[in-house]
Amino acid sequence: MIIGRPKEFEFDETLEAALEVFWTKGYEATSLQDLIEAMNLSKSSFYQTFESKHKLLQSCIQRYQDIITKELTNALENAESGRSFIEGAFNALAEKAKSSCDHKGCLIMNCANEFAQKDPTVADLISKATKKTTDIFLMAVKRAQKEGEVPLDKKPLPIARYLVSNICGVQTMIKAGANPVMVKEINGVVLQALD
Amino acid sequence: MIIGRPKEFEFDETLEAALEVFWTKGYEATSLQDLIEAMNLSKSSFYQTFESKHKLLQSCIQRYQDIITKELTNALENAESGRSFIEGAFNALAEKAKSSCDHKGCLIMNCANEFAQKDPTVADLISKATKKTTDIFLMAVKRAQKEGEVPLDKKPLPIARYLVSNICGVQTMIKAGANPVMVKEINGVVLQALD
DNA sequence: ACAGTATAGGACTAATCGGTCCAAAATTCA
DNA sequence: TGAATTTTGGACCGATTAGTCCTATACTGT
Repeated sequence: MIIGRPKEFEFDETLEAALEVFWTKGYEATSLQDLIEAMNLSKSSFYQTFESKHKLLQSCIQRYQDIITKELTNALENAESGRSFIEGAFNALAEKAKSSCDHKGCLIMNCANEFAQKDPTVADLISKATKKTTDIFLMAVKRAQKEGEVPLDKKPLPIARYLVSNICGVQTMIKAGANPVMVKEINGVVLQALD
Repeated sequence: MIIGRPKEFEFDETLEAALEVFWTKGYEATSLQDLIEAMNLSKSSFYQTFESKHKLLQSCIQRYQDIITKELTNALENAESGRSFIEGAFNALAEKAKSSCDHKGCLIMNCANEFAQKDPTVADLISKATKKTTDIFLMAVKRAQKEGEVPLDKKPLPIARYLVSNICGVQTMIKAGANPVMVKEINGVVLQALD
C-alpha cells in the first residue's frame, strides 16, 4: 500500500508537459515558472520529483529518445520497404515545413545546438541518442539493399550517418525559413544518394 | 572635428567581441555582464551605442553575415575550380571537428535554431543571410558545371540549397559529438551529389 | 578660462532567476 | 482516534536579470 498523501499528478504526464516546453522554447529560455505552469505542479512537488531544471532536462531527453526510437522502429517495421521508410522520413519533414508555425525541430538536435559539447552530461545523452537513431537508419539502408532498392556496393553506415545528418540539416533549414518547395527540392537531391 | 569626450573603444572591435560571445554561448545564455566584460565597455556606453541586447544581436548577425559573405566570395574567386571550392568548404568542417573543443558552428544557424521563427526580426535576418550564402554556392555549382566538374543536367539551385543544408547538418552532427572520421564519411556521401 | 558636448562610471531599479524550507493537508496503519 | 508518512502550497532566499539615470570626466571651439 502507498502511505502518505497521494500524488495529485502523474509522472509521465508532467514529464511530457515539460518535454514539450523545452522542445518549444529551448533550455535557457525556459524558466521554472514556465515549467511548473505547463506541468501544473507546485514548486515543492517539482523539486521533490525532478530534482532540478537540469536533471529534468536530462529526463526529458531520455524520454524523447525513447519515444522517437519506438516510433521510428515501428515505422520501419511497418514500412513497405527500407527505402520507403527513408523516403517517408524526409517527406514528413516537408509536411512539417507546411504548417506555418511551431517548427520545434528535434529536441535532441536542439539540445546539441544549445549545449554543443559544453555540458558533458547532456553531450553524452545526445551522443547516445544520435547513435540509436543512426542504428535505425542503418537497418533501413541494409534492408533496402537486401530488397534491391539501394545498390549493394554502397557502404550502409556512411549512408545512414549521411541521412541523419541531412534530417538535422533540413530541420535547421526549416527553422531558417525554408518553404516546403525548397525542402522537397533538397530532399530530392538527398535521396539520390540511395540510387 | 569630433566634439565632446572621445570614445575609449572602437565600434568594430566591441561589436566583434560581442559577436564572439553570442556565437559561443548563444543569445539567452549570454548575460549583459558577459557582454560588457568581453566588450570592455561600461554599461552606459553599451546602451548608448548598441541600444539593447536584442539590437546588438541583430548587429552581430549582420556583421557575421558580412564577414562570411566576404570570406566565401573571396574563397570562391581564388579557388582553382567551383568544385574545389565546394569540397574545400566541407573539408574545413572536417578540420573543425578535429579541434576538440569550441564547436561554435555557424552564428546564423545557431540563431535559426535558438529563435526558430519566433522572432520575426531575427527570422528575417536569418532568411536573408541564408539566401546570400546559397547564392554563393549557386555560383560555385554553376561554375563547376561550366568547368565540366558537375554534370550539366543537374539543376544548380537545388544542389546549392542541398549543400547549404548539409553544411548545417554536418555542423550539428559535430555538436552532437561526431568525430572527424564520421564527418569525412558523411562528406564523402554528400559530395557524390556532384557526380 | 569657459561654455558646449559627448562619453564613462557606477549606483540604482523592479522583476525574475533557480532553489530551499516549513507548515498544512491528505493519506495508511495501528 | 492518533501516529507515521508523504505531498502540497507558498513564503522566502540571495543572486542575477536587462535596463535607467545621474554625475563626473574629457574633449573642442571660442
